[in-house]
Amino acid sequence: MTELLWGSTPVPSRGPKPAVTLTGIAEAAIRIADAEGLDAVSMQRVADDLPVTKMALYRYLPGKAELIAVMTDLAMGTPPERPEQPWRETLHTWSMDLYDGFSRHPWLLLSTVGQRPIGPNEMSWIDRGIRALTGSGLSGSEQLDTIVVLTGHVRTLALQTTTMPGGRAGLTEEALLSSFTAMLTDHADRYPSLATALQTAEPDNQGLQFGLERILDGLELLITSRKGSASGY
Amino acid sequence: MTELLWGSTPVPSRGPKPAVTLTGIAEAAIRIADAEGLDAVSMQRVADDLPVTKMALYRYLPGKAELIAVMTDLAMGTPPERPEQPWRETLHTWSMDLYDGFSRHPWLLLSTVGQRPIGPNEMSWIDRGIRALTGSGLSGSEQLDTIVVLTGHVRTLALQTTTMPGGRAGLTEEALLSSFTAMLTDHADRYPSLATALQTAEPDNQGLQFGLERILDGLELLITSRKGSASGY
DNA sequence: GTTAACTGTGTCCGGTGGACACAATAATGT
DNA sequence: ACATTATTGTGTCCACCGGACACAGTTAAC
Repeated sequence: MTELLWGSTPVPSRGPKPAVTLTGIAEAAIRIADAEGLDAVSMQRVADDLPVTKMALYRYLPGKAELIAVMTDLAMGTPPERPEQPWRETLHTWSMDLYDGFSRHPWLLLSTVGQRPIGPNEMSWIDRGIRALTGSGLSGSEQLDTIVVLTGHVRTLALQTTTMPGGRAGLTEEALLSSFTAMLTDHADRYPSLATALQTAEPDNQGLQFGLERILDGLELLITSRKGSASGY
Repeated sequence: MTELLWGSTPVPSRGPKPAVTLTGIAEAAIRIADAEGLDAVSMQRVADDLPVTKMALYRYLPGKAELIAVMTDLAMGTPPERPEQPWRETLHTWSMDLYDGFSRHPWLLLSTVGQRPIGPNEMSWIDRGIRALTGSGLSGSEQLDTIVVLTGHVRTLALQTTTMPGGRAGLTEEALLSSFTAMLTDHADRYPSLATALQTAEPDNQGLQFGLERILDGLELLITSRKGSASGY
């Protein structure tokens, strides 16, 4: 599977011209997933959108898992270019860019779950994030862990707020709040702390920003403490 | 679907005794998911482990989605009782408890993705988390957002480190690191920042702790600033 | 004892991912 | 020009999935 994501297509010489390309297949799959959700992406459905039959797809892909992997990396794309800025601002916009990516292709939240090979585009996202932290004084592991925390938070919030065509997921914070409150009217006694918290809760849709600021605050604390103690290090 | 999770079973009077119970079905499904992964949980497979046929299950559940919902809430359980402590310590152990839960039932990471009804047990986890923040000076929304950040982080790390029987997911941090490095030996020039970060990276498996401390640090910063400015509020 | 409510079963359907044999095509070596 | 051969495209088949539905079996209430 790794070859499909990273390797170059070894243009064939003999035989009939291929009717489609790997990228073409992935693009068709992306169109379907965008419009009808990831569940709608089946080999048959993809083939229907191309001048080819279902089984012909297996000439380009070993199986569906590989299709998902390829379309995932393709849809992820590369992070947009941004002007140079201090690490905190850079990571902030980087996170927002990532969030936008998930908003554009909500099914990415489903296809990027579980063990899977990492494609070149996904790798470039990581690289860009790390770049913001070079010279921060953080160790390599800490830089990587930072990216993990940020992507995790962005994923979580995107999962809660984004609407998916396939029906799965997608609640605004208001809807989430109201469904909570509805559930609690019957069982307020079982969840006293949650009940009182909901009374003073406003649907501000600020979950993404809130968590982001907390994480960046905590990070800043660590970085400045490092800078302060070890000067020439 | 909500009734199944929250409502009580309206014990039937007439007719033959039910051969199984809803909880029994859910427990069987949990056993299968624990041993063979969530994908192995099919109506047929569950029925095979019980003294009923596949279609009999539909007498207890409208469909598979409901089965997943019920078994998810059941496997989630209630958070373990912990002695009273300051909010930071409480949230820390709460997060670790949650992580343990995901480790025990890795498929929860897959079944808790997307829009779905929230069960009573899951609700109790939220309530317990919120409880730690009562009296912290944070607003209801902020308390909820805090729980979101923490669960998100725990989920992310559990997803990366836990091994799933179904084959999906499950890399130790070492394995992740080595696969990264392997990928980069060929494309170090494309990802310069990541490459240098990996050189100084050690597989310490500290991702969970690192992120947790950052988040809690950021939170503490907010809480103390609130306490300092508005005294009697 | 009859009735009515409820549980359990067998059959059928469309859809899925995929194996495999086979037909069509086109560039190559002679 | 022609036969060779690698490669692509197709049709058929399979097991499995979730689920609809009609029907048989069981048991408590009247």
